[in-house]
Amino acid sequence: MKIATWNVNSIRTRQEQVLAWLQTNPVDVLCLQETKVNDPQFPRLPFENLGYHLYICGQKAYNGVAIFSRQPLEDITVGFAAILDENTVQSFDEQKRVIAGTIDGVRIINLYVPNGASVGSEKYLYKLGWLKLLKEYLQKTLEKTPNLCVCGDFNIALEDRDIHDPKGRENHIMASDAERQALKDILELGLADAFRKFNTESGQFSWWDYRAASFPRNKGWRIDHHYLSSSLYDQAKSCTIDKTPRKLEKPSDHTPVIVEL
DNA sequence: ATGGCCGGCGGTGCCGGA
Repeated sequence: MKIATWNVNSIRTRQEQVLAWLQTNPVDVLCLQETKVNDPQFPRLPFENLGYHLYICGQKAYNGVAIFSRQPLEDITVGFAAILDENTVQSFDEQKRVIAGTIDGVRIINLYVPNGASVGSEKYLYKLGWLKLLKEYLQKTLEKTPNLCVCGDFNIALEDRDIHDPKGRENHIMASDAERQALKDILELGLADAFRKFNTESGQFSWWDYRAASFPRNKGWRIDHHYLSSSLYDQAKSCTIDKTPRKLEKPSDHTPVIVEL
């Protein structure tokens, strides 16, 4: 089973590219982030005509997540409140960043982790609070479903080898100590990075800034991940970054990452 | 040198992204 994750930076703007990619890469499951569209306006038909079942959780202009699956998914849930009580979740479900479903006994959780703006900002504190909630959410999930694939745009580069230039990273959003520690705390629940099972090199990125010709110079960050529970990690056959869509005209700033189980 | 470049929104500038 192949599970891909791709922050498309607007599904309506990227519709044709996603369609073309799926025709060339007929993955079993595609997890999308930053769809940036309300559910009634989501362009469902072209993807359904390709043979995918769509599960979407969006909002106007910002955020939004979706899962496309060749086989129907079971137990679809959106947001943290599907598992955690409302006093714990508070207003964190207002931004649409979490959708999950089950296929062949594998629970797939698709995440769009908050960006955080800049270290120390209000949005940064929101990001850290969101990650704390995510840990509770995943802890409860693991108690029920040990076969877990948590994927998406994490907006965190966990190690210096995941950044083209780690100089000054302590004060850079996506690489500060508190962000990395929050993610490490989550992984200690029993999750491991599928990509690093197969590739230990630096210079392997999933996002490149639109500005300053970052892509042709490979000045990127690896911030899109698949984290697998131990049983799935052992089974994983490959995990690859497909840079092809990033080379197109009007690309997303992220490119797909694919794990094969 | 701390910007550049995008997408969405709503109306031709600004916010958010990372």
